[in-house]
Amino acid sequence: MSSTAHGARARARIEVTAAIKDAARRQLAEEGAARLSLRAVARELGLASSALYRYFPSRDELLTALIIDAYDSLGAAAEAARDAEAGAPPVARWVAVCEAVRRWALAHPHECALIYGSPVPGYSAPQDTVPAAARVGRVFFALTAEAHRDGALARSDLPAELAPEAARMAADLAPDLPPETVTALVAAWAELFGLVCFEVFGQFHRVVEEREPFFRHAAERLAHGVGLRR
Amino acid sequence: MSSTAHGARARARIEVTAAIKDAARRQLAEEGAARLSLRAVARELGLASSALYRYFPSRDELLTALIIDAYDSLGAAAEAARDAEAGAPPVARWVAVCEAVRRWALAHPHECALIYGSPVPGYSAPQDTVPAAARVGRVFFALTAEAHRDGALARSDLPAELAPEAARMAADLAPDLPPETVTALVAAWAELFGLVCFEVFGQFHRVVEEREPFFRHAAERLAHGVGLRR
DNA sequence: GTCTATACACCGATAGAC
DNA sequence: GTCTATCGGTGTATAGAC
Repeated sequence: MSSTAHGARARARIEVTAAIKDAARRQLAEEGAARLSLRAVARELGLASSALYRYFPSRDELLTALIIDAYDSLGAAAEAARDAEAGAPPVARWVAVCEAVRRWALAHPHECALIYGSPVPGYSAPQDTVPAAARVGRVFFALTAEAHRDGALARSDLPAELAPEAARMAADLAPDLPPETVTALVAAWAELFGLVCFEVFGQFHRVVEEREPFFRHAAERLAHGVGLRR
Repeated sequence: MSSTAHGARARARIEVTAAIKDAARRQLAEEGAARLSLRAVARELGLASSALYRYFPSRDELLTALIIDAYDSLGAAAEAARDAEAGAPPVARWVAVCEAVRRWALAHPHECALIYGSPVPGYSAPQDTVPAAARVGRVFFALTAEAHRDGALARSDLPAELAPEAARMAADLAPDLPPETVTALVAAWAELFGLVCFEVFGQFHRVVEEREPFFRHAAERLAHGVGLRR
């Protein structure tokens, strides 16, 4: 009986925690991360603001939870796209993952802003966010490593001034990939999010209208830049 | 005499306006655009908050002024870099402009966040910002058009699905450039800001350490992607 | 053009009753 | 674990005196 009661309590706690995060995500859309307010969340849930402190010890901890959720949600979307095209040629899989990233960002613009937009002044993300943040990146690395194993990766040259840093990055991030591929991957990763954030944040307004073919073509060129063939 | 008095008043007005914007830029760094506050600006200047309404009718108008200044400051930096390398080969000039953009962003991270980071919730930039916003972009377009006139621009293929949009974009943005160059330029522009914002916003923390050679190499590849040779 | 005063809203966080 | 009450701040914007 006491274990049942304990289970019910734990369940209730999980549900309330989820409700708080959902309300906070709505807040994020209306006010932005910099103005996320525990009081407004409490108001929306019909709770006293002081009650929230039983779930999140501070506003920043709530923000951290939202950031981790966002990274995980994006990572899961990317992984699903990669796995859905398991047998396809590397470039097609690369483009599919890029399109999944874009779709996720368009569907969750405020969470995209939260993790890839301007840093929130006064907030510094704790180490807890690092594994979740790395999740999307790993999809591109794994994809490229697979292509490398299958002989579908072209080599290219690296300027001498970049060689030591490329070697360091490769050792850190993907020891099984050629160093110049690792730097190209990191650059492509940043460039991909440039394309996505420009669209999501409205910079393409009245500049690019047919965004899907535009993006697909750009994603293909990113794949070629990394060295993926076919 | 009355014209002198009038001139002195106009001068004072310009000086106070500049002081308000300077204080607001410091605010931007500490609190972010979403929390920019007229009262805090007034406090810093030792003025009553109500006095600021004689200079800016609302918080949003002050924000607009800061946005236009930021775009102009970036645009001027890009133009200076382009002109400093007037005789150099197109790729070298391209890279020089990219490096000027990066240096500007690193020197003005909060203004970079203001114009290329997350949109400010509840704020919508008026049409006044458009000319200033286009200024950086024009530098890249002019550079590429010059290379095109000099026969230093390679042609490339475009997928059929992108051809109509490419033609529309070219007609709008640069009728003197091949359509596939125009789409490549817009993509490169977004990708450049992806690289720059990732560095400025801290996404390269513990990923890329030697950022200058990394960036230079990436900028060169962007130039080649647009079709610039030499 | 600057001031004081004001109306009316907001916030994070804590103490202590239940 | 939720509440009320509270402390000590924050903000936009306007009215009206000088």
